[in-house]
Amino acid sequence: MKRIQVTKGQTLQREGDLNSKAYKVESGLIRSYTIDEKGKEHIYQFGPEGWIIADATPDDRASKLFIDCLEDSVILQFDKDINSLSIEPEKIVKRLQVSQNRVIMLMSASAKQRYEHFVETYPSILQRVPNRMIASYLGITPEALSRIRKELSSKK
Amino acid sequence: MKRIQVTKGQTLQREGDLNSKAYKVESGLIRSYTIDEKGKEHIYQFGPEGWIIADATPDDRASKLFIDCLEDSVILQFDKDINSLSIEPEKIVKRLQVSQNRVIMLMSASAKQRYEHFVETYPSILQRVPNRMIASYLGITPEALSRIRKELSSKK
DNA sequence: GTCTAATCTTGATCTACATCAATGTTTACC
DNA sequence: GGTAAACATTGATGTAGATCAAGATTAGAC
Repeated sequence: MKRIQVTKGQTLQREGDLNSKAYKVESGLIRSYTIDEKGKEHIYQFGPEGWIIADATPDDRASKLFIDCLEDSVILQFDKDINSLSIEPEKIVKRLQVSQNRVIMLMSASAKQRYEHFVETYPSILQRVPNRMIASYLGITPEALSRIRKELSSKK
Repeated sequence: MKRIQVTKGQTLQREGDLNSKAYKVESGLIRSYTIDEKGKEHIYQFGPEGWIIADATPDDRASKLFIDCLEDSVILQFDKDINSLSIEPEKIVKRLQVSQNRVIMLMSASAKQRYEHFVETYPSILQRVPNRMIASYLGITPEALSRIRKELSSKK
């Protein structure tokens, strides 16, 4: 386990890298994301203070996710190895909760509903990242998000 | 922990139920799913032999998922409580892998790509459930799936 | 085996969101 | 503080997949 200082824009892990590490955010903000065949980014997770970010694919396999920093951050990097005591089971369960919720939202809710849910659930992240990243997290385009926000603000 | 015998169609857990149990499938096939505001089902997970099915929402909260049986099955029901040794951490990690993959597919792949991925990944489940449930798992309508299958079979 | 209900298919139409393109508005850096 | 790059907005148009409706096929129940 080691503590690392990273600056905004710095990449911690790339798609295809060996994938044995997890990253716990002490301060700052990081994200994990894929890039699809058309070169488009899809954010899987935001990691603010206290969160653990990792690619859940097996440790011995190549990573599917990129991980990089959205703010200057202090990160604890450690082995994902489950038998090492560095990882708390509650944190894994927490991540599973978030992921399950995400799947359900993507399958059953409209873009507008997903945005409203995000705003309620992660109001602080909203302030800290550009809208295009929120759009990416929600699985929509920046244009679509812009129109949703416009509609919601006029309605209020 | 207890072993229960269930028959096809039987419900193990409803939305709103207390949510402290997990279900390990010894034989048979079960599923978890939500029902949205329009009454439409969205399958979150299929659980064939060896899989653990549970709602990941916190134990003390009402369940968001229904769980029921698609075949006559034998199920081990046990407490999700993490400190009880009944649940293996590897199984949680495995579920997280599946869920992460699911999110990425839903965000970045077309309906056809998702179907092809499903066919490769779960060929045996394909044989055991009606197509409308595959469609539900993929986040599309039965009509859309039917057209995708038609296209793929003609192309081959 | 027959009957009924569930499932699947096909066609016509609709819609949420994507894409493309252009312009406006912040942000960051020398 | 000026300038370039990143970001956001807006409009016009395109499209994957939804919805609706009607048959065709399959599978269970008695």
